[in-house]
Amino acid sequence: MSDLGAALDVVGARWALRIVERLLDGPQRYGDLQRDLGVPTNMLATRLRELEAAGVLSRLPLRHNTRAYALTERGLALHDAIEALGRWGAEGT
Amino acid sequence: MSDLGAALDVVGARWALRIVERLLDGPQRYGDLQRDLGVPTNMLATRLRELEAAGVLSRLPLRHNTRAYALTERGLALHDAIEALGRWGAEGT
DNA sequence: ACGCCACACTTGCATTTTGCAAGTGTGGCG
DNA sequence: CGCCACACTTGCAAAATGCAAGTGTGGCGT
Repeated sequence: MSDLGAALDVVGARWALRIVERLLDGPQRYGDLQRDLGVPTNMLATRLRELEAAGVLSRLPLRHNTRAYALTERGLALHDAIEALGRWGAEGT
Repeated sequence: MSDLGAALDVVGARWALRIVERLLDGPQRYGDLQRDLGVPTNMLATRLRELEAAGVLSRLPLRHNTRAYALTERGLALHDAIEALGRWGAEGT
């Protein structure tokens, strides 16, 4: 499979890149992502599980039953690709 | 909507970026794309229609009932984003 | 001690997207 | 005139996505 195909297998799902983009601003909690992105809660849960399994992000426990999601090194490496896509989207009028 | 969101609304569908990547090598015919990518024919037809409508590619008629698909300026501008994503995918072991 | 609330999910079901397989139309060529 | 390559379309099954409501857990106020 091509390199692009490999990338899309990990972050090609509907909300994956939007979640990662949000996390580029620093660790976020579940509820924050949900409100900021307007993503359905079951999709958010599923994507977070997959992205964690793929090594893109990690959970870091905060107080009691709250935690935050933070990008790993591999997740941060998506910065360039997301920025490039964002620039392209911005050019589209 | 964010710039990334705008981009994904256009090229976020399953085969869209893979099709565009293939077209970065120059204009291709329907059958070529189908064979090279292994994309289902109805999906290919749908994506090509959408990408044309979005101004990413254009049909150019060849002989009789054959035509080729070529990137427009806007399609070519995806080069950086695709390359960045490809690099990221390649780094994933 | 008890109830209540915030938070992070899960569950059940409708809708949309994707995929597979087979069929359609059109023009050129022998 | 029949046949073939090419570019699709169509019908239906499977998977992903979305909506709404429910679950569990820990802290905090009373």
